[in-house]
Amino acid sequence: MSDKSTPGPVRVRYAPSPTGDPHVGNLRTALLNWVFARHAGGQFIVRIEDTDRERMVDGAEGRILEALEWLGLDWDEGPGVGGPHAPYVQSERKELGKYADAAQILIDNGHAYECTCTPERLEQLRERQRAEKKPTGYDSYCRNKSHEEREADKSQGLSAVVRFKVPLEGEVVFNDRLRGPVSFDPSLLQDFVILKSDGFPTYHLAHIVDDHEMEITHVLRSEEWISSTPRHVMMYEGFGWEPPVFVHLSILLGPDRGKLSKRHGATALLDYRDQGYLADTLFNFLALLGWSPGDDDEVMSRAEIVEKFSLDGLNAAPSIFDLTKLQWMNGVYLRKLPVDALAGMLAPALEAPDGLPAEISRPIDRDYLASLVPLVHERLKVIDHEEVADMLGFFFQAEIEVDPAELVQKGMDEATTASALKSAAAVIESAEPYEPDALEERFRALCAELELKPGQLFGALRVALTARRVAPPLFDTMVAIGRERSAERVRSAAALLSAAGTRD
RNA sequence: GCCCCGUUGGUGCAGCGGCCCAGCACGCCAGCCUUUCAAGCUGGAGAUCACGGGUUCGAAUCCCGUACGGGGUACCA
Repeated sequence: MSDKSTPGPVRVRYAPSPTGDPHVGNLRTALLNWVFARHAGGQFIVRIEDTDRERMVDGAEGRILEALEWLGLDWDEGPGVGGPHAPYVQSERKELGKYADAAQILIDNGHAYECTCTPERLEQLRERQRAEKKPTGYDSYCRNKSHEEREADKSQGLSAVVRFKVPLEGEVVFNDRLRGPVSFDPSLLQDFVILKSDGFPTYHLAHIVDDHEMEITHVLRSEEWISSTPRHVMMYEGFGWEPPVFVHLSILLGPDRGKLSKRHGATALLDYRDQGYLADTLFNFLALLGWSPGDDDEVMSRAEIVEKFSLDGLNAAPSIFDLTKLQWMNGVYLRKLPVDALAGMLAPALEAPDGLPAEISRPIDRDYLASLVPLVHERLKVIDHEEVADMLGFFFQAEIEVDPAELVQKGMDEATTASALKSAAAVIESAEPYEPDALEERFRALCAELELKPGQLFGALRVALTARRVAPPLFDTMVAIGRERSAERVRSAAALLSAAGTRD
């Protein structure tokens, strides 16, 4: 609880914009907020920041909430659950006049003004500044207009925005909980827009008004907001409000140290779900990007992460999203999964169009599948449709296609292999009981009898039964395939070799 | 251009002035186990702690500069 640097309960928020598919980096921010809230026994609030009407994407809000739910990040206030500060969608709050009222307060107390400069004028201004190699930015043209001038502009039909009046001198300092004091020279900042001409607030105004009203105590957000924070601090001062504690989290980078983007693979969180990663994996993995518990534990449950979380464990350096490690971790979680749960995940993957071959009828036999799970359990990293179908296909197929060349093991030829397989088929047909241990005993005896190494006989059998060199343990496989089908496969493999032999 | 943030093996992290000629994990290599693969176990390679100056009896750890990376510089968030 030492993280509570303000009195009262911790209240944090995740405030996404519905402008696209929720990005892993974005959800990582949400996750850290959630973990912090849960650790401190505070509240986690979700607020939709849909103030940019141009960039809105249909369905994005739904997918954001879906991603949060998938990760297990439940919110105490926000869309769907309501709360004392409802609504939690900024476009709805705008209808209530929250932002226009706030902007008016700033105008009234001299911290903001209306500006009627046209986009054309601003563009020309920027062009000129670029040509003169000067920093681009608004020149405060409307800042000192009189009331009369403004009214005249507006009566001419010029639409107005509201700009914040940035102090001409002094220094803006804020204390970042992670990075320490950060100071800015406000004269480098321009009078920025807080209320757009369409009546919507910009992010700067909207989030401050809402954070204040919703009594947010800590703002954990991505590093790219550092440069905007001085504006926010000035606005808090303009309103006479107490700012929250700022924590600027490191950003996520791709393996080439560039910003994590599509060319590095999936960037949308839900893509990982669809590719066969577990929510527990992503939760654990994301938590460790830019945070560490201070000890050497890496595989941790949600509860452990919540318990161990501390803002002091955050790292300001950017984190690289390492897919290889994610895969390893998913394997760890997959191995922890109970058999029936894993079977439940495997079934849809196998039944998918890119799963088992089309000729295999669906739905597949769940009980049979469940019996196969122990054979592949510790061999899985990701529930990838094709990979899983490849790994388990021969159990479901009526017939398999064996490559004769694969059957012949080191130190053997076609003839010896064919006769060994025939002997093996006889063992399969007669072995009692038809169980893995008993079968192994019988086949080891057969090895001795035929003067073959176990690797030779077993290798040939593996290919005969599965058409693969790499497969689950042999005798378990034999039992799972069944006595009759196994014998049949081994006999036809032998026949394959004899046929080839006579042809040569 | 200007402003801001960052920089520990290939990767993720630990380290918060002496316990560190740097620890853990992933990956890689080898061995063991073994019917293949995987898992597991054991061992190994891999870092002049970006570079250069300071401060200090002592620095990966504090300060300054440089380089590199990233972010910002919008009526986007």
